[in-house]
Amino acid sequence: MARSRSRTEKSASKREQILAAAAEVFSQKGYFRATIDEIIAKADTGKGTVYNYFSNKEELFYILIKEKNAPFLQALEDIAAGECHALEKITAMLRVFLAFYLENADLWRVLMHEMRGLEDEKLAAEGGQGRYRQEFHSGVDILSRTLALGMQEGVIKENDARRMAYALFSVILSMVYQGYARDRADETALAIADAFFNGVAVK
Amino acid sequence: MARSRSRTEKSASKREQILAAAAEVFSQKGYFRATIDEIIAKADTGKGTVYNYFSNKEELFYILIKEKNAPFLQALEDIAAGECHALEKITAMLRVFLAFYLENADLWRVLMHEMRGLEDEKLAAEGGQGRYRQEFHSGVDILSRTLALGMQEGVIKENDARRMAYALFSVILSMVYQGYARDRADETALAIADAFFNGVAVK
Amino acid sequence: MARSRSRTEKSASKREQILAAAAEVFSQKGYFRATIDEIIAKADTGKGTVYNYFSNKEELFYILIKEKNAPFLQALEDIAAGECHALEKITAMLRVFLAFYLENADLWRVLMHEMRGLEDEKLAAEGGQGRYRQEFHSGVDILSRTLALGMQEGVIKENDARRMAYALFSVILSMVYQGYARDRADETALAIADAFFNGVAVK
Amino acid sequence: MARSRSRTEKSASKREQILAAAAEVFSQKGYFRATIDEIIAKADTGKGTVYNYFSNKEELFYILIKEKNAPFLQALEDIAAGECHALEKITAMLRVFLAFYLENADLWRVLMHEMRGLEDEKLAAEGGQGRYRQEFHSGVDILSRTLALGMQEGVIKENDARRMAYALFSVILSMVYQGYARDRADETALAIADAFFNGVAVK
DNA sequence: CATGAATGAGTATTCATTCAT
DNA sequence: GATGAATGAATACTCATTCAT
Repeated sequence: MARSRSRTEKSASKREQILAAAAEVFSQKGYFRATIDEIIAKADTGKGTVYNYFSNKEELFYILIKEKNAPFLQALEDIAAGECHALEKITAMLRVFLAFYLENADLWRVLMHEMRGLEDEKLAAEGGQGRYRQEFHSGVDILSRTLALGMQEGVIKENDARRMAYALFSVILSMVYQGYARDRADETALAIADAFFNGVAVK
Repeated sequence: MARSRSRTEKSASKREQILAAAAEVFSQKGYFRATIDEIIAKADTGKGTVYNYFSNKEELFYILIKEKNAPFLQALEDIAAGECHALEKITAMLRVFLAFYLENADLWRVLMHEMRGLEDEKLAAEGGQGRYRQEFHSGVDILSRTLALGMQEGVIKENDARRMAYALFSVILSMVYQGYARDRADETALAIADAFFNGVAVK
Repeated sequence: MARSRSRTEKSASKREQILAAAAEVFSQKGYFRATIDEIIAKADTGKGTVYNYFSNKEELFYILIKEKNAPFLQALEDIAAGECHALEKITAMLRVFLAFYLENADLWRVLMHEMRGLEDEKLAAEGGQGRYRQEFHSGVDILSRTLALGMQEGVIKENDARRMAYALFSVILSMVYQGYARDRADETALAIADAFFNGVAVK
Repeated sequence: MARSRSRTEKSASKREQILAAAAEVFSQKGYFRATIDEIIAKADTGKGTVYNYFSNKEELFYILIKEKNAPFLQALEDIAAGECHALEKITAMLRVFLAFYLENADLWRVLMHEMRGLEDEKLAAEGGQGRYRQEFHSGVDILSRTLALGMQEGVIKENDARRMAYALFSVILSMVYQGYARDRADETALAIADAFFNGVAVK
């Protein structure tokens, strides 16, 4: 029977359906406005099932973020671990960032915005240590290390690498949000890289 | 006696107390998580009083945004209308932006993030035209016009002025959020201006 | 000065304005849905003024009912005290009823419907004795007495006079509510009288 | 065990418990004064449960009315479709009316009185067509058709059938409200029929 | 007397979470 | 494991009433 797919298969599938639906709904509505009802409707499952896989709404959100972030971080680490020069690494990372945010712009916007509210509660309740902030910053951290490398190599002006990384990161995000990168990702990546390295002033 | 301020004085004060409390709570919690109860507790007033001055929670939020934004826009317009060159105007605006966001970073983050949710309802209900989006973009618009002026003057590379304005804006905001501008506003403004005009690459 | 009309005059006028506005609003919205705010808007006065003349919303409603009812009861009593025969008296009363309800149909509908809710509270609170019910029934009582007189005179079939009075009364009210009496009060009065005395069956 | 009734059974029961409680509370307090809190207290259920079965207070009220009205209308239609003569049909309907209003007098009073307030909002909002009015008038309509039939048969005086139906209906209701039908339903039905057909005047 | 700013008790509704089947 | 009926804490908003001017 169609109904007799192995238990494991079905379960795995339910879990993924829920995560996919959650990604959509959290992206569209934000964390607090998203409802479990809307998620299960999209995931075509029952309410109890969500609570079988995730202990509560917040855990669902956190795991979603973590599972989306992991391969992105891996890609960045791979670039960082490569043999080429800092400038090349930075440009490569910039493309990875752009691709990732084109895919997850709304979800990450939610993460950035609602982190605070989520962690305030956690921190107050149990002295936790900002796990959302950690996920969010991890990507920028790798970029930051590579910028520092560029300074060591003497190709980038000495400056606060973290500050620089955040600036670069914010420009990427902004371009995505404003829609400038939607259909011209490569052109945009080059434009950002050029402005970042060379500035906008006519010399 | 302090307690015998005239009713008029007290009334004016109630409205301002509510707006001040609303600014705090909306900044901290975001629009949807903010509660009227928390606002009145901070404002030291009754629930009905809020509804005497503002027809509902959303109107309170909108008026708050509008009243904060107005003097900021005026300051930018004053700079734009001045006699000096584009580069000077841009640097001056950058300081104004930085000062404004140091004051209102969290509230503006809320505005940017929750605009969508607020306007979807409005637009669906009555075909309104995005009044939050309008408030939010107005500042960047002025900056954008000034960048375009710089291109005319030949001091800034030809490019999409709006895109540039958003990029610059996002960097400002990012610096504020990361706390780099908290106690070093001027240093930060200069660093941003320098990176923006000249880039980060060693020539 | 225009402003120096005698104090008494002005006060009386405010009181009447409030009562007139209250009549409109209570008629349209019912007792519980009517708001003091709407009444003062229509009466062109301040909220405090209402509470100067009437101790609370309920008292305002009660006094309104009482003052409307008094001349109506007087007119019925005048007919009852007259010299003519029962049938004539009944027909005359029927016209008075019709005229009164054409004027006050909605307000009396409210009275009849919301009496219960108003008096339950009162009775529970202070052992009062149904003052609304009293106002409402007083008109029917006079009609009932006159029907009993008709029975004595032998022109009306022996029956429960009160029951008959309520039946007649209800028909009058129904005709008014259904709008059959709006522009044809006299025709309607005759039609009711005829059906009441002679029945609808073909003999 | 009584406690282990199947979930389906219990669910059906919850819905009915809520409707029964709603009937009581709406009857006693009217639509606007009735509170969901009082309904759930009487229904021995939680607040959320009400909203699982009915989308809001108004829908609860409407469905209550509709489900009460349906079998009543069916009974009237059955009589109308029968083989006997108009006068017999009318008398039979009169008993059905009386029985129905003895059961639902207060709820129907509420319907009649608050229809207006409920439909004004609806009509303004979405151009709806008066669903309460429709439920309310449907019974009188059937009676009206049967009266018209009596005129065709030549046993009832030619007249406006609708007007007559409303008059008869109002008398029935009035008798119920005044309590004359409480323990003497049959006697009352006959008295009404007699007065209606033959009038009250001594011939 | 007339006024209206201030107030808070009361109400409909939403939504995360539980748990029996 | 999967399900969804039941639940109540939380929240925006209304409106009669008070009282200082």
